[in-house]
Amino acid sequence: MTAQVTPQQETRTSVGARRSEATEAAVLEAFATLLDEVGYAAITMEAVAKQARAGKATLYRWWPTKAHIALSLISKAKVEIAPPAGVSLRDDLIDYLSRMIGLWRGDAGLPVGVLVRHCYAEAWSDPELAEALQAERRERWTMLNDILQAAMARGELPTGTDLARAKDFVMSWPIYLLMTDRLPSPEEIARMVDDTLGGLRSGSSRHPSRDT
Amino acid sequence: MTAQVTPQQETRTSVGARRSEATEAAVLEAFATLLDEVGYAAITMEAVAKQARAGKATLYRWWPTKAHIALSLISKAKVEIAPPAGVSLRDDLIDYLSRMIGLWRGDAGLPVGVLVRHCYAEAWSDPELAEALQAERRERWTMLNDILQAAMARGELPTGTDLARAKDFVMSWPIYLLMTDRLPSPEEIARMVDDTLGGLRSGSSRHPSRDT
DNA sequence: TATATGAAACGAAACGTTCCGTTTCGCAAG
DNA sequence: CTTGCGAAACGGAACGTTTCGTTTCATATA
Repeated sequence: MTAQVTPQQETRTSVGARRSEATEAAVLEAFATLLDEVGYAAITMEAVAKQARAGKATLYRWWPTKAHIALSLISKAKVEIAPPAGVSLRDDLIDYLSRMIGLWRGDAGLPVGVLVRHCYAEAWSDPELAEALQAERRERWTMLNDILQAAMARGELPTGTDLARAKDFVMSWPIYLLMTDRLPSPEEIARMVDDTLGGLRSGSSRHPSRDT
Repeated sequence: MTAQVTPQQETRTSVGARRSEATEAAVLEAFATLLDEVGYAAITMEAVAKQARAGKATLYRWWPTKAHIALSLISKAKVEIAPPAGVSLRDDLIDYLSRMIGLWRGDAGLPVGVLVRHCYAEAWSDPELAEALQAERRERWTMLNDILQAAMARGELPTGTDLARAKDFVMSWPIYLLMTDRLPSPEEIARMVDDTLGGLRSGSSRHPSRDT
């Protein structure tokens, strides 16, 4: 059973010896449409080409696999994240993670989290994609780096804190929840940040939670 | 290009109106062999059947997808985990995680971590597999539950600590590293446990680490 | 008799490539 | 400034290949 999807109507023609931005936009839009209609796993390159009114050769020229199309969509979905208020590390982290998780959940229309986790999965057998994904992640976590650095400057973190390691620590729980399909609600995000800041022994994890 | 793999030699026949355990074992062994030879992504049901000298119909009768075969292999790879020494939470966690991560890494021959993460990925579009995976995880984390409970009884954790939540917290960093293909070395495991116990503010994350 | 087995063959679907004819760009000759 | 031309990208169609999941068959056991 194949879902019925109306292809785009505008027909595009070659713009000559340059990459067509209209085609690129059409492909990304087509991918997002199919993601919503049939889900990531059921998306095929053929269907994307048809939906975008593009040739398969054009797809393969710019994107080796559908995961690369997904990565293009991720890169385009930049968050409008306000710079950290700089009041407290706790508030900054809650704000940052809330926006990030909202983007993953699809509050802006596109469920970026679904794309992210599939990119991770396909990177397990595609070193080139793994490298591209790592570069994207580095760029995206710049602001988290700023948040932690500012907190260290204010004395909220010990001087000499390993920022790369701290970034991993902060992101590991959210990403784990993304991978297990249990993205947290806003209240849960605050508790998650408290646990991350205080650790297991702090006792801040005394809250009811759903079963695993 | 297809890798050359020597199929098994023993030929099996029907054992009557019962499931053949010999065939089941042959299929699991064939899967492990192919995993080592060509990698998870390149494994096909046809190749598994050929390698195991089994009929495709037999495969599909017992395992709907190759991820289900992987899950069977995971379930078979039980760790011989010693019960917690009960001396300190830190030591118990380091011991538990070291064994778990060693199993993932493939110290026992089979790189279980590769199977686990692919099962997670296929569970994203297969609710039935997701449920089976969750049941497997619940069973496998029983001992972690015991460790945390004993620590609470000893007063190392606040009474009333949410154990399900604490389990997630403890496992999130290891699983995150599994998903990003950066399983930690023994020394890194100890630092990881310290950070998990103490949290970001404790300052125990002041160590050099590789870049992300 | 009922059920499981290995083996073989099948149609359907997606893959990735290769053509085709068209369009546009950059550059060089007139 | 105009013209011509190679290079490159475009949509579209067709191709052979691979993998899928199913079906059929003869055989073997309880």
